[in-house]
Amino acid sequence: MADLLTSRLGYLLKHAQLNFAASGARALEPLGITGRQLAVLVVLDAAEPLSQLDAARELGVDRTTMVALVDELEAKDLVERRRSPDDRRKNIVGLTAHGKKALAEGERLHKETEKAFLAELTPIESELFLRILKKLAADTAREADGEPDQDENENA
Amino acid sequence: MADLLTSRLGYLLKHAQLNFAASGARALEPLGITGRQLAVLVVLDAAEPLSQLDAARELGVDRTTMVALVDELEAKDLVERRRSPDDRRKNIVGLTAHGKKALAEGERLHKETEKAFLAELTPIESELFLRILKKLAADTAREADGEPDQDENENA
DNA sequence: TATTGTTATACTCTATAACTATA
DNA sequence: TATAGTTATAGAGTATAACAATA
Repeated sequence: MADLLTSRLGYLLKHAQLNFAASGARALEPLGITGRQLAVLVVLDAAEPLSQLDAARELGVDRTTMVALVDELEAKDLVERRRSPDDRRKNIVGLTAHGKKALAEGERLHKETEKAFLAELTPIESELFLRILKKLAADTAREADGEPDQDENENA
Repeated sequence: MADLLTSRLGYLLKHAQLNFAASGARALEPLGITGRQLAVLVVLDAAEPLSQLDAARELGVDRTTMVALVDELEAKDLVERRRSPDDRRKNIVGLTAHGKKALAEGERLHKETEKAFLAELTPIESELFLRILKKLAADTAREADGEPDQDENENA
């Protein structure tokens, strides 16, 4: 690949993201989980017990997608479903002991990955970069048009 | 969506990218092309004529994917295929007059979008951000393991 | 009637395998 | 034999529609 496109912001964002995702995947490989699955564990490790729909909203995914995510984690014995006694339509999803261990180790690996990824930067650059990125990620970025509320394409 | 994940680098990169892509798509809407298609036009507007495979390499996509990309652009009369006289296996893909116009206008809209996206930043922040992003996007980010040459997942 | 989880289905994106025509 | 373009096909990933259980 040459670099006709490498000065384009979209290209840079996409490839920075791909690079980081690849690093994360590599780091989590020995744990046997994906970055996606780690993110789900993070969300499910909340103070209050979450239903599948609660977790789906937190992750920004469809509830049908959430079914598959929980299926995966349950197959690995990282989480378990139980019917909510308060509302028997709901599945409360909680981490198993194994899941809590995987979460802790995954978070450790994840932090290492972030650190390694930003290692080339000075602490000041690093801080500034994250601050800017937060702005750009939060920004709904709808400039000129007045669309009322189009649903965002959200992923963890 | 709440923000349990919003301090994670992966999340920030992904959502900054999604936001920018959405802005770009909105900006190009009146032109009737996608950001992807604009990137293909940029590549095909090279000094030397490119075959489909040349362009695919430049874009970092598979040659089968390239077929579809050229099909789309040809359907919109933005590019045209012609057999290479030197090697009749090759399709040289060139921009039509209409394609050149679309490219110019698309690039104008694209630059506006980049500018708007970075508008909240000071010029110094902007410059620093792009410089850092370039580093992170270029970085193959293979830290601890010595894999010889795994093919990257490339997209424009 | 509305909501939660589920399944079936479809759609997008992209890659692999196989075919053709050329070299 | 190898390469360029093409087609058919399959695999992720995710969404929509419909259904059962529950509210």
